[in-house]
Amino acid sequence: MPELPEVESLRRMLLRSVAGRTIVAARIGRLPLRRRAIPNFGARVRGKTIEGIDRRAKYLIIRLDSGDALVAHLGMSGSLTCRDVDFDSSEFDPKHDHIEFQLDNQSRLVFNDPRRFGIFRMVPRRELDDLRELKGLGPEPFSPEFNAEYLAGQARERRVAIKNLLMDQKIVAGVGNIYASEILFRARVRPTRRAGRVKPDEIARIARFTRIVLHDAIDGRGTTFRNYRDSEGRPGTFADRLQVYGREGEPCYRCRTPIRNVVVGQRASFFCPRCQK
DNA sequence: CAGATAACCTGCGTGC
DNA sequence: TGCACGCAGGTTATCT
Repeated sequence: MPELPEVESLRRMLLRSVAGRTIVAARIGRLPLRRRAIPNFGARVRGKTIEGIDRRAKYLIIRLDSGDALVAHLGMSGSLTCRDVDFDSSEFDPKHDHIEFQLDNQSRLVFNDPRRFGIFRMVPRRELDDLRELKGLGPEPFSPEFNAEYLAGQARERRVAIKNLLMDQKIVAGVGNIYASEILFRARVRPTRRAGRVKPDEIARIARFTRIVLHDAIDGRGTTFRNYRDSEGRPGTFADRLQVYGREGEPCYRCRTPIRNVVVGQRASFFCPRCQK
């Protein structure tokens, strides 16, 4: 479900709600797929204080004062919510609630993930850079390394569809299926074009709109398509600003031509056949 | 090695 | 109402 803007919005909200709080107790339900139980998990987090929360690509990194870091990825269906004991009495549901932290302010931080594609790990902070999940990630879209020249270099000689290149986390970290379509619409490039054949000025537009679209989405606290909710239970507002995603058959906002939906790299990809070359 | 495909899970909306 | 089917915002293992 979440791409970079949703995870960044989550980070900012958790920073306000749980940063500085101390973990009183923790419990584990069924773990995310392919994950072994973390040894001595309860004992390792009990009494520890949440020092800060970082984001890398679509990963959330919760720093504890013990020197450990909790690394979370929401996969397709995960959420990390702060439930207030006084106002939200919903019980821990081991079917989809995988981890719960009871905090020292009467609230509970819950990692919930029905499809269990997400991950939740705990590693000493100094080992973060060696984590397999984080190791091969490309530059953050807002970093200076991610620019037109860099993207052109990565696209060179590549035969993959430009949309797949944009969603490749080794190329740039954080772009997923919704925003890839939105970025390419604004850059006026068809998702199916071979990356190596996309012209330099088009590549430059893609790099620029990658930053613009993700930034605007963070501004709107992410996209609510279906039933995504942020950690305070509110929907994001960027869904109102989607130009093509989910709009198959509806008129392009720019030229009124019906938006098309084609499968690229086994993912739905929306584009305007007239505006995007 | 680049690229394509299958697989990992569960829930929800749709149409009969 | 029930059921089969298709689809879902991600990543990774395994083929060609």
